[in-house]
Amino acid sequence: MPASNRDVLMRCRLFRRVTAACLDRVAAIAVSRRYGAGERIFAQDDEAPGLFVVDEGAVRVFKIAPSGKEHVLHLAEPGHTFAEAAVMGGFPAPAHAEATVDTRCVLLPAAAFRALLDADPELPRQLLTGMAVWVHQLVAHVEDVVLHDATGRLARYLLEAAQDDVAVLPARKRDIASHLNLTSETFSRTLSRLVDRGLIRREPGRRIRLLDAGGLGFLARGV
Amino acid sequence: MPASNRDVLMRCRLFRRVTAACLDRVAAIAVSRRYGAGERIFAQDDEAPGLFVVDEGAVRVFKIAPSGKEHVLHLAEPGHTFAEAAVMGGFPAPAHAEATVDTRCVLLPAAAFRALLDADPELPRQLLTGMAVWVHQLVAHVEDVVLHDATGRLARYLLEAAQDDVAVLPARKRDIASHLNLTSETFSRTLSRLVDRGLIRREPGRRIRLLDAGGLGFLARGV
DNA sequence: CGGTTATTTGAGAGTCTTCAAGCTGAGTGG
DNA sequence: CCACTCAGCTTGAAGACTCTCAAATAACCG
Repeated sequence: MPASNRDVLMRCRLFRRVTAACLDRVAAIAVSRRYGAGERIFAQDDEAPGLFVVDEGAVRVFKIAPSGKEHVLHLAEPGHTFAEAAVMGGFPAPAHAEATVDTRCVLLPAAAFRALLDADPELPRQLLTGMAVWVHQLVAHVEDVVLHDATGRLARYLLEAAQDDVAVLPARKRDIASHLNLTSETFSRTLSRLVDRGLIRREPGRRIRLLDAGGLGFLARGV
Repeated sequence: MPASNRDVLMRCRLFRRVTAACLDRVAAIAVSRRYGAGERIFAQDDEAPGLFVVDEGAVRVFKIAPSGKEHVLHLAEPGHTFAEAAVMGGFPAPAHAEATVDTRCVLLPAAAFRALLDADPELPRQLLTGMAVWVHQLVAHVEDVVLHDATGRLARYLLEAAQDDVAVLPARKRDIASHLNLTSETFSRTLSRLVDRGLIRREPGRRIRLLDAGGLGFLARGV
């Protein structure tokens, strides 16, 4: 059962610190959108339709190189936003977006949202810290891709994705591999190696149980 | 001759769209800072002293992996800002910052700047688009590092750095190499290959002349 | 000019990718 | 209920690109 638009906003980092009154004004322009698994949400260089907040499901935001290679910039899960920068900056979408499973999003249409930013003196101040957090995450992503090897990247990903020592993969393995800048083959092999070492166990339905979070932590730090 | 603090702010992307009155209030809290070549500006995990705008010189913002490997996140040249996200988000500096040459910066001290953000209703709105631009650049950087090979990354860098077909390297080659996620050896070899192909020419004093910008463009796009 | 640091160049090794083939598993229709 | 099919996943072998280590050369600074 999907949550109310306002609840979805309240749960996401970007809007968490926004005051109640302010949040009401944002919720007033929100619309709900549903996408089937594999459905395209917008394409690179399109005008961004607005700011999306994921309620249920998952969205992959990805670029395609001239060589044909894909890179998944962001696997947006419930509570995450995407297309924020394009909407606020007013530039076209820098990447493609596609639902990886059946997905519901809250959409804040670009024009209405920008109007709200201009009309409401409080909102920009609150969002600024939200954007700073997003920059922070991007920097962490750069750092991860650049400073760690395949094993370290995978270990870190599993640790971040896990709840109670179980990580549920929000998309196909090849998409997650791409997000970590790996091929699906390398992803698969690296996963097998972690199983052999007794650090994780595969379970049915895209689930992975973490058997030794401490050991994974060492790998994630590059030891 | 260094520019006035206000002029420096006006020239940088973050503050370009800020209204004159607003800019005056920002300039009022600005202080000037000088650093010698190689001098540390702040360290990772320090509290960020404030928002820096480079006036003259260049600053390398970098992370160090547990393995000892460095990655230069950002080579900030005149007109660029750094530590924005840390200041706005209120978290500690996510990276080290060091002047690569004698450098002058304009510093907006963190506490005063945050106070200004709260007091001035206009400022956050203007900065929000500035932050969106910064996110955009980070995404481009991720894309570049991940989707292109050494030759492509170098070609793109040279094209972006060039003015009138001459690129002046703002730092040691090893720092630029690190920014492109290359070792200095690979950087050197790749540069030599471009010289052999007749695309560029080395000139004295960290200068590189672009002989065939079109050809470099093809390489940058991964052809 | 001498000492130091940065860059270039060479040889070899590693990690990851590519290409190719078999496997698995969920959904479909007989 | 069971093939069948198709996409995704796994596994193997070969190769490419970049890195590491080592040494020579070049640039810089006092």
